[in-house]
Amino acid sequence: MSARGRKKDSGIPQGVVSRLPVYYRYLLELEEQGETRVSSAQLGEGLDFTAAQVRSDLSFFGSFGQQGYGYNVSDLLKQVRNILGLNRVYSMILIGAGNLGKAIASYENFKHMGFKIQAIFDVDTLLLGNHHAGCVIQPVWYLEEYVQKYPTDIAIIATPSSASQEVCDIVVRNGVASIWNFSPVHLNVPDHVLVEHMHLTDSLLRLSFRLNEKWRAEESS
Amino acid sequence: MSARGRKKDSGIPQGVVSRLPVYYRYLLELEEQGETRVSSAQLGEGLDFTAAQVRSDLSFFGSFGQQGYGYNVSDLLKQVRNILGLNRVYSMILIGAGNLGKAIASYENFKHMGFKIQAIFDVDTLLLGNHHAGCVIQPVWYLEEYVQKYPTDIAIIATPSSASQEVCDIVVRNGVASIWNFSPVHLNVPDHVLVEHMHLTDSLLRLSFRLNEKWRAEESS
DNA sequence: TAGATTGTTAATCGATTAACAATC
DNA sequence: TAGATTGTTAATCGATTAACAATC
Repeated sequence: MSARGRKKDSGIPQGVVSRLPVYYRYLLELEEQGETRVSSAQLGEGLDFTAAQVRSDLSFFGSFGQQGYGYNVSDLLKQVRNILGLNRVYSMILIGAGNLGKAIASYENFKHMGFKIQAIFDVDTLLLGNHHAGCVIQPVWYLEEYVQKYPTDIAIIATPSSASQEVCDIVVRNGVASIWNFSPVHLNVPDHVLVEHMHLTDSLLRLSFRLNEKWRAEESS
Repeated sequence: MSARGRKKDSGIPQGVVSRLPVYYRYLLELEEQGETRVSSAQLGEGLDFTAAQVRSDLSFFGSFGQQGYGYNVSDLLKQVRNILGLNRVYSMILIGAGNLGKAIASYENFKHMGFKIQAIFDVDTLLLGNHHAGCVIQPVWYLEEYVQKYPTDIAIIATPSSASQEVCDIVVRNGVASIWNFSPVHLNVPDHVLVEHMHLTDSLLRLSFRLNEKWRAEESS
């Protein structure tokens, strides 16, 4: 039974949530470059947002700036880090060890942010026992027992589309709080489960749509 | 010099563009299941949108339904396919043949939609000559000459962050119209170049933010 | 102090939804 | 015909922006 007419939680607006990681990345860059100070105008300029939007976004969480000065880069970075929840460690499992799964398992960029892949599962018996990111690949029939035994914050689904909903149901009914979904299907989950989609094809189709829109506009000019 | 205060094109709203691939995927599923008919209400139900939104989205492009009946699945699918620009073939190149690059090159889901990777480039000389998705990996110093010689619709950037902007500049100054960016950096491009971001870390950080928001809400209840 | 820039309010802009006449 | 469902309009809701008093 799928959730219907679901209200987006009354919390922080989606747009703000989408921009938070972008601020985080940019602040990280600034800090690496040794910048100590940044204004909302500079932040906006660098990220193609308006200065007003930057200030408005940040003020959802507190007052991190100073009139006449702007923001201290490393202070703001610490704040954003906490806002994003990077002050703790997340245990993840990966289901599906195909090409995409392997790439996720060996992706370095979020390892050092506290996101740890604790176990990898696959149906393919040929893969079993192989290692990725320091994890042995385990048989998918063991998945349910695993999530019952080990608390898991995030389940990464990188299976073929046909298996995704089933895998999703298994982890959801065993209390996994959130899902990072790489398979190109819409997952049905109860309201309390968070799903973040990472749909390669959707993204590419958006691009091809906009390309065609552009070409059509160029033709008729 | 970065684009500033860029106006989103006056065309189709972003939200609609984001949902188009979702409709496409779902219609494909329905057709495979042998469904011939679907209403905006069903479409909405299956995808957690409202029926009104579905109708409103589709009516940006024409009148594809019929009062009292709904939409014919395969007709609507054809329409959406054309709207997305899937009635032609796209030539793509991939820069960066690391784990992620390899996964993209061997990703089956968009090959049969007309997106063809024509060439793969990498700096790593050890990889040169290797094959992925039927392409030989070529040295990145050859990239500029390549894009001058062969018209390219989409450049896929899957390099380490430090190289992304440079690679981006090369393809942009040689007329590549659009970029599908997998590296976690904000690319500076002229207004006429389209960029579609596929930021794994950003997506994961959005998830961790929402997880924390949820946990905070649960605590204080 | 004078200059700069915040945080926030009010005004604007855009997107979603509810409702319904049109009609298959 | 009666029932169903579209496409669209008007009403609502939410997000972005411009402007400015507060103040470092």
